Amino acid sequence: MQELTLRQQEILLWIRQYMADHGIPPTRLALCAAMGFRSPNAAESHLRALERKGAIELVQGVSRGIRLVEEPKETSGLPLIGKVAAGQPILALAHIESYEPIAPELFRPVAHYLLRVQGESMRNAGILEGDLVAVHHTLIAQNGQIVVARLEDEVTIKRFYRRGERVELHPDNPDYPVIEVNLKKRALHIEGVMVGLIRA
Amino acid sequence: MQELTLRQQEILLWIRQYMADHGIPPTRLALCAAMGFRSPNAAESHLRALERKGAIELVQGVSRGIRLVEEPKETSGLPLIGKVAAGQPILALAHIESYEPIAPELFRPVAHYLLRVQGESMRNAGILEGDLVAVHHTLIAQNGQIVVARLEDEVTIKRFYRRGERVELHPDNPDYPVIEVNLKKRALHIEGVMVGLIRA
DNA sequence: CTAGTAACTGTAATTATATACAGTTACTAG
DNA sequence: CTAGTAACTGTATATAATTACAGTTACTAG
Repeated sequence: MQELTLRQQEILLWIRQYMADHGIPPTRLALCAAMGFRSPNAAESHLRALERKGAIELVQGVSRGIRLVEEPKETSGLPLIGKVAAGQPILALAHIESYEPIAPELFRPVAHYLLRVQGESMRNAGILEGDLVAVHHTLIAQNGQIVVARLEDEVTIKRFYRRGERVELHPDNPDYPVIEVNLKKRALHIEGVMVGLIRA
Repeated sequence: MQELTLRQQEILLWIRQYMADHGIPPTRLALCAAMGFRSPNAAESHLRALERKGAIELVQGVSRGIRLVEEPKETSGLPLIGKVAAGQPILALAHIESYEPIAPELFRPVAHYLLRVQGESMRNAGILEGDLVAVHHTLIAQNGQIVVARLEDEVTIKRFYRRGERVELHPDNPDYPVIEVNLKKRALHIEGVMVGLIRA
């Protein structure tokens, strides 16, 4: 879609609103009334311009024959991240196993993706192997929060504690060791914080 | 919405399809062409009938002024059950705290409702206080399954074991006691089996 | 300076659409 | 038997809506 002028944006926005309100596209005359045009041709040429730029489609000879051209819409739902390959960003398309029909707003703050839990290291926090952890993508974490961290290409879910340049990643399971990281010596990236959990 | 005749259902279905295909409601003439009517009045009176029965709304004087009346849709979420009052069925309207935007099909078998967990009796199964347990409504449970059971007006989530007329409800937490029930002496109802869990 | 484009006014004509009125046929409940 | 209703045909007409044509004004890039 080509770039729209301000006026054209305004008109496209109004068309969207009209369709949401009425359930049908507007007529040229309705557009005139709304925008203050005194000539139906003003509406017509705006629509033609919007069509030329790919924002809408016009069906000729048909009343209200205006079709919104869908933007490449984000698939509604949350992407489920499977195995994360070394050296690649966690949200890379290649890692997306599927989209789960769960509203991101179900969680506070909103979830950006789901990550499948491997291992029992967070068992005592009620996080079991195979669970899907909802993650809010952020680079900063508070002490005590459960985070998704990447330590030298390995992605792990642990409780986060930081004192200066020393970070401790605590499992919630006495059978697993605490991971100590000196930020100067090893690369540690916070990929997000846990905001929820789904067991299906 | 009143009950529709077969023909009316057929027409309503066609209107839905037309709107999905074209993005706009049909005209009377389009309906005629599709259904084989030779008179536009046939279309008109069908539309009037559909309006009378509450299936659609007609906006008079407006071309394509047909609006679908949305069914009170249940497909778009799961009811969250809060506190369950004594003596009332668990799925009573009065117990529904809210609808959560989660697809029932996310779980296998499908979830019918969510129940908020109280207490820590299932801690070792990764079920914590405040979690939402997704429940499939059924009256039969297998040994070892986690069930929602009603024992003399109290609703509880436990692991189910049955031997003849003796039922044991096991917590997954050594700090809680096993509940033993003799079906002849006390009323026990299975309200459903756990099929998933959500922590928001 | 000039051509091109956005953003309009104003008029008119054609076609698309809704909708009224007058019937017909078949079925169904009282 | 009869009134009511579903499901149509057939005709007619007013109005809703698209769309062509002829202009005007202001801005912008070469």
